[in-house]
Amino acid sequence: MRPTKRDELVQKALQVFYQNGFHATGMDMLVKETGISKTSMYKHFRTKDDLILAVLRLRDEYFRNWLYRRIEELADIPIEQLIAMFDALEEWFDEPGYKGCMFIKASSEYQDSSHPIHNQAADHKRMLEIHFTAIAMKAGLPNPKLLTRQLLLLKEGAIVTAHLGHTENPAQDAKKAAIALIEASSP
Amino acid sequence: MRPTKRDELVQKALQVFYQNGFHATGMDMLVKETGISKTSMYKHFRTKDDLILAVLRLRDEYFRNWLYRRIEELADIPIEQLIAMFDALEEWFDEPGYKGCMFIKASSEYQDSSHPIHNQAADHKRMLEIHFTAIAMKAGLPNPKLLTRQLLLLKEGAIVTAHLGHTENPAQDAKKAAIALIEASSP
DNA sequence: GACAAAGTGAACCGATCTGTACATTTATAG
DNA sequence: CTATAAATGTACAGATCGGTTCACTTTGTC
Repeated sequence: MRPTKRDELVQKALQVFYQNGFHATGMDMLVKETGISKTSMYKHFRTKDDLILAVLRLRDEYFRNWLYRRIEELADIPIEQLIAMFDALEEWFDEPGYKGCMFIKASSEYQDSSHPIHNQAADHKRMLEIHFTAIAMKAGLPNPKLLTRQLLLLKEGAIVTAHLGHTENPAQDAKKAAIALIEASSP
Repeated sequence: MRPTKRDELVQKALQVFYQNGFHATGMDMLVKETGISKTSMYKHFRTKDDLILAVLRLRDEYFRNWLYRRIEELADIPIEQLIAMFDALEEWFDEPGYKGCMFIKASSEYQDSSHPIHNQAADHKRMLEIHFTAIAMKAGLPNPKLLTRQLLLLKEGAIVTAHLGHTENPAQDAKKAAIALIEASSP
């Protein structure tokens, strides 16, 4: 029980960090954008980094839930769900405020691999890998682990390429590559 | 003529920005790390952003020269050069101070696509695409443009995955995928 | 050796940074 | 109504931010 303020803060801070970056967003800007007092913020989170970690947890929950559900909506059988991932990604890229992957950005701004924020970003990627490996195994594909890692390489590549904006439709390029990889790996 | 100080500044600033990030690196830190006075810096560059742009220009020159040369050393025929790109990447990932791609990080910290720094990062990726498309055409592969974009998606994916560090050997995963893609696209 | 260009160091500007202190107001209970 | 908890606004601390000023020293050239 007692949701509200704290959750509201994390939710709004997520938007601001995503659109603005982490270092570029100061606590005073968060006060302005979220309408929540600084005193309140520091009652819920001891440091800015703690707030960022909470934001990343929420982002992980939002994003994975959305992606997993969307893929299930788009396709029924496992092998087609793997491919549908890239259609889901295209929808994401086409959203107005698209600014790349929050976890890639977090690991770019907190580069040291010992930093908690960097680590949490890596955790997000690990969980994606586990989920999609399970789907690849259900699909009965040979070497599902390798194939999943390769599909996820295409995913990460499409994400940063869509943000850089120098290419027409990276999601569909990746989708075609994914199909070719899956066909090549099938008997 | 007259190289030295300015070039020395850009060269040393490149290291600091790469290891530390852009927003996280202040001008006073640059003074400390490069040993060049702030007065001198601001005589050569009007703003920090101007310095960053110069740093990215140098990085682009360094990186592309290295990658193009290394690939030619590793393979003779075009089709094998495309594949050798991923062996070159692996060498890069294994370097001690590896911290991902400077241009991806730049576009993460300067997200607005109208920002000169973001744009210059996109230019770097464009030039890579042109170069590798030419190689793919020399290789006589069908649809060389699409194939190149796909190989570059694998490359970007491997770069960020190697930095996140949650996967064993993304370069070799990408290499195997590249081989499969090329074989699938060959007659 | 003289002169100009290039570089230096340190102080300084106003703004902003993360984080704290404190007195006050607003909700939520019993 | 009253006691308690939660949230607020503001002012502030100390450090750092990007950038400027200025008097001085080094460097290269004729």
